[in-house]
Amino acid sequence: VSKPKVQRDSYHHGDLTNALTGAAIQLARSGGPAAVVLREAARQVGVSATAAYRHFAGHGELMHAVKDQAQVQLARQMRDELDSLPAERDPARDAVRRLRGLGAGYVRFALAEPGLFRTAFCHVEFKSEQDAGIDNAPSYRLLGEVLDAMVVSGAMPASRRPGAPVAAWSAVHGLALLLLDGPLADLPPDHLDPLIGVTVDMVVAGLCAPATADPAA
Amino acid sequence: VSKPKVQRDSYHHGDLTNALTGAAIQLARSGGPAAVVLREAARQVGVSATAAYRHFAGHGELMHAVKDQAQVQLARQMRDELDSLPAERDPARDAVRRLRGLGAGYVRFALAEPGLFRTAFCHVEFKSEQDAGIDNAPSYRLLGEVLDAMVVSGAMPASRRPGAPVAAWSAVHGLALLLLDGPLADLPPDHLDPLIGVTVDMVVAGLCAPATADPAA
DNA sequence: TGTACATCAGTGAACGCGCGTTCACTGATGTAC
DNA sequence: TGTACATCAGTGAACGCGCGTTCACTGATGTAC
Repeated sequence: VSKPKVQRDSYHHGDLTNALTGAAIQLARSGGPAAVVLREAARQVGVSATAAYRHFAGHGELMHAVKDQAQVQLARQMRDELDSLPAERDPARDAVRRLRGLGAGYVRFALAEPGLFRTAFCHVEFKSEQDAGIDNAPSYRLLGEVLDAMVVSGAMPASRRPGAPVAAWSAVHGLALLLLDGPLADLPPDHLDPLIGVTVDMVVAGLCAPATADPAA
Repeated sequence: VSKPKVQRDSYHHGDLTNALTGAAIQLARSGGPAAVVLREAARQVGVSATAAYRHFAGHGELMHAVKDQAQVQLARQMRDELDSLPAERDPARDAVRRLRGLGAGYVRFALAEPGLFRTAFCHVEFKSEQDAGIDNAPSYRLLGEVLDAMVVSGAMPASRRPGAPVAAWSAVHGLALLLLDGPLADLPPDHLDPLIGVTVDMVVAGLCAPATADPAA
């Protein structure tokens, strides 16, 4: 299939754990979770498949390492998006703007790195005890901070704060997946930004609406 | 692995296309898209694997049949949810109530039939020319009708109608997947309904908000 | 400063698995005359 | 109403593939004395 990418000079590799993880991440980037193949990662590093077992319990553990990294990269893109925003005078407007940025960054990462995004949220049969729980998802803290700022600045009623991260996250997550694998898969590219905009608008309007605004409450 | 489930009495099966599709759907139900295996479906029907090729071009075509059926079943659950709602006097309240039902039905289907739900939206390498496009998704029409009713009844400003289906769909779709495969995977069951409620609330409030309500417009 | 030896980090061959698919085939069915 | 024959719908064996994993092994490294 594919040839070893690297000719090693010394018998020992020195940093095989990271090298294998890195190769596996590249596989995920270009082919999604199904492309994360232990033997192929070893091949690319220029090492026998068996060597991987000195550093990982098996394929599952390698997979988890890749998944974690994918989530970290997603969070990084969101953080970058936040940092690139010009500050606003009004703290309420500023908080809303950051929420928008977070949402758009999320969807944009999914579109730019579909393989990694799918891997970050792929179904794994037996999950590790570590990463379970929403609070450990790197992007969750970012979202929490921004939502706090929205409450403090008065943009969002405090009564909407509980559950708000899940609701907001759900909207962008769903949009990303509908665009990647769902019925929106082959949308003309110029329809993308409007749809992202409408979805983020809905989130913002939904969270900022006064607590009693629900017409069928 | 598994034994044939059925002993045929006649040489010809009679309805092998449907039988294979049905078996494949059961596989998807219990194991998701990865479990849709042509040989296994044939085994369960009690037929040689080769026989499947008289009825399907290959594994991909069988997969598409299963995917379509999964989407149909999802739409059916949503329709059922709608039909079980008591009618409301006020058309605006009624429309909102139906939107809520649609959203809750969507997420409930995903939780009740995770394998089918994953299959309905699984990534397929080469898509058929038929099902592409959002308008062909069976649940999309339901959603469109309800949103129309919301506009007509005045519950939702007409200016929010474009893109509304995608935004609303994204929210429940994302929630479903976060609950199944994402960081919300092992949530205590009693937290489910509140989260569904909060998410649907956000959708309703976001769509019903006056067109100028966006604090950072 | 040397040297025995335990330990660590690799190797290569092999196993079993189950998949999708192809091949040449045979049994059953239906249609023309 | 029979019968030749084309066509349809199955069969079973086999192929090639690539995977994850195990096994007995060997080369390199570091530590105790």
